[in-house]
Amino acid sequence: MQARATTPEAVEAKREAILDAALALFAERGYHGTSVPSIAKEAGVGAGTLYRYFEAKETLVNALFLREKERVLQHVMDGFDPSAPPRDQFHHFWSRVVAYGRERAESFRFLEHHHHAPYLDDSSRALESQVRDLAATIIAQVQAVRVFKPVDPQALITVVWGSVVMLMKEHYTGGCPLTDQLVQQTEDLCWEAIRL
Amino acid sequence: MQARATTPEAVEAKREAILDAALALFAERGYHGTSVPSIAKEAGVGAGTLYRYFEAKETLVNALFLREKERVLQHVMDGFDPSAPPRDQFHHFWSRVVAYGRERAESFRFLEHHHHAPYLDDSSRALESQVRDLAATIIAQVQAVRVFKPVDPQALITVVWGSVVMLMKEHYTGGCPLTDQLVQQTEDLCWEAIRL
Amino acid sequence: MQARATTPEAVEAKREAILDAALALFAERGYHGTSVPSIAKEAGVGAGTLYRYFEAKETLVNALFLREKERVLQHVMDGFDPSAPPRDQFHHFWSRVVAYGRERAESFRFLEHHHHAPYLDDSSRALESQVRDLAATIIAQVQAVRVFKPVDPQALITVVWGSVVMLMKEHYTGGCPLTDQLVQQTEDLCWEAIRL
Amino acid sequence: MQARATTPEAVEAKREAILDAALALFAERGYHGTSVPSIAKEAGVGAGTLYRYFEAKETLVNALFLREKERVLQHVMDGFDPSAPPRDQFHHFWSRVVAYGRERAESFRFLEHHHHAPYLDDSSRALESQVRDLAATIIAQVQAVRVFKPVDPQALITVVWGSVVMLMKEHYTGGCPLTDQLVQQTEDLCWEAIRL
DNA sequence: CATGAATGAGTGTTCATTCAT
DNA sequence: AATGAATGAACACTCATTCAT
Repeated sequence: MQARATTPEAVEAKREAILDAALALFAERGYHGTSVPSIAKEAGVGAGTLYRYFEAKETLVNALFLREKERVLQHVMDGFDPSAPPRDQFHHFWSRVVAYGRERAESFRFLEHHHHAPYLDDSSRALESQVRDLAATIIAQVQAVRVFKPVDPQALITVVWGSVVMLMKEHYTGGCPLTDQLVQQTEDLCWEAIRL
Repeated sequence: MQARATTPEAVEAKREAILDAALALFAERGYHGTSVPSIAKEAGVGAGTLYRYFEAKETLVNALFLREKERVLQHVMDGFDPSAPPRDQFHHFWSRVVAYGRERAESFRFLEHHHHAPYLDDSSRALESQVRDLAATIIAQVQAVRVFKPVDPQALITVVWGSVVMLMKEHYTGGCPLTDQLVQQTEDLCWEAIRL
Repeated sequence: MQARATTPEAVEAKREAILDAALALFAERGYHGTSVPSIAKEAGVGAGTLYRYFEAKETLVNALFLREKERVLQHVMDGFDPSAPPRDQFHHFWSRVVAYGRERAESFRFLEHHHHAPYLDDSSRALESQVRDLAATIIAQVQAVRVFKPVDPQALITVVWGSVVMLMKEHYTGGCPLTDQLVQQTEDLCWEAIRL
Repeated sequence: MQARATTPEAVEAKREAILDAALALFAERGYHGTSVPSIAKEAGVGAGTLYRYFEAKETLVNALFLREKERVLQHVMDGFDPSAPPRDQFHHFWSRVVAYGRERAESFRFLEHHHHAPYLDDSSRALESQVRDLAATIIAQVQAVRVFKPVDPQALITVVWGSVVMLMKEHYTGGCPLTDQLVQQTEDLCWEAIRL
């Protein structure tokens, strides 16, 4: 039995525990490969309790997607200096993403694996395009000061984001170790690609 | 009812039909999200028939992985001219990959989604590392003639492959249309990244 | 719907209900001829519930085998007087076995039918040989006091046990009614066979 | 492909081959544990061919039961001398049954295992009671000349038949080796049981 | 006539979800 | 509010039977 401390904090803590458990399992085994009872067990709650916090497995995965997407965004943007030189801004972005992928591997893997999964709902998708729009805006500004090449911002996003994602993916699958040198070289390559 | 043509061609055709059905569904819903009966239905055969061609669901996904991996390799390598200038070679590679991803979207998505999945067997993994080795070899040659930057070949692979994969992924999820201009610009960006 | 009484008694009762249902069906149709859903239905529980109590069909049949084997042993040994004259002891054995076979026909048939079945596990087999050893020990004692014929104890077991089993089998298959006279006469015949 | 020699002999030979295959498999794995294709394979015929000889799996098992029941009867009765002394007749019976159980273990096991199985039809059951009646008649004759005890013939049958069956069963399950001494002693015990 | 590829109902088993406690 | 036993539909897979060849 559990104490019945129904303070908002305790409720939130349990919600987070469930999301944490789900994150670990979804990242490891995927959405369809993870059973709801196993999430409940990992979270240390009863299977029925989970349904007091999330209407269904799908609701849970969407809530998790939102939480993690916001988390990575916050992490990457944290400490971003709008007035710093673009090369420094780019380095900040790159190293923050890599740090996140290293420290919060489950989150990063989960987000990549569940990108545009059919069970994600509109709000999850909305956040995805919101992030993209934000990126496009920032890029346009840097293009305006003739630091980035004057191409479709989407091309720049594709190269940079595709490269970091691939870098981390190879790391997770054990394809190659994520050495500081590799991180550095990939960053430099990308910078060469996008800078004017 | 189905014709019972027992010619090797007919047998092969049915095997291919099952693989095609599996490809469409695995690409759309993933391995665990796809039921064997749904594959059989899509292929227009009985559920039991599938098991005459593949021992188990896992056997099927591995056979499919091998077929598609070989298919994409063949497609990309087709017409490759070892004596052409590196820039032309790169353009050949890029446009062949994009063409494959356009024409055989399911195959491309399936391969990306099932990269290093835990149900892939040794031969599937062997093929994966074989492809990687081939790429590393080619890259090393181009580096030797001082056309690519003298960095870890893995960094070059990461940027180029990460970029095409992201390019196609965005196309599939409807994030942005795959215009000729975007394809062209991304290719150019990548070339800038890797060339000395 | 079912009450959700989580008392140990209620849990045990459901476990027993499943074992009872399995007993009836295994006795009637055999192990391979009985489907798990049919057991669940007979027990009045859902198919999934059965798997909360028994890991697999094989686990269930072994648990049942142990329960019934111990039950018949207990029943036969109940009231056995080690100091009574051998003829009385034999009568006790005989009438207890026949009574068990009458009252618990399904149990008797199940045990005979599943004797040495390939899906029985080590503990089931251990119990079988334990029973045999007990019988051999008792027989040897009676032989020592020159009441049973000085032959291989196995010969005595074979005749006595073979006779009761056949007596009950004929009863079950409707071959002949199990009259008191027949029971009595068969007992006497067996006694004649084994006594010195 | 197979020669199309549709002589009655060839037809009969194929029928027998199927029955032989079924005997081996039913004896080993039981009725429900044996698949029809496995019988066809063992018999060296196509699965469809089997259905030209037997309407269904049930028809096959019944035909097999009749064949084997008649076979054991014939074997036991072969060489029986109606004018021989009863003890010699009994020895003949006993040794013929044991010999059959030794030489045709599959047949013996099949018959015992399928005694009164729910899928046996009326003609199989009719043969069973026919055999019992024959036995009862013979026994009555021997009782008339005051050689067997004047009890219900069923009691005599039960003890004798129950004993041989148990003797063979223990042999098959590896419970104890079927030594000549054990066979001899069991025979003697049974004779003691039934003789006046 | 003989075949074996094809079938789909049925198997043992799992799991998202509910609800009595 | 929290639980976890219970459920039954759905899963991967098998097999008795059919029928085009």
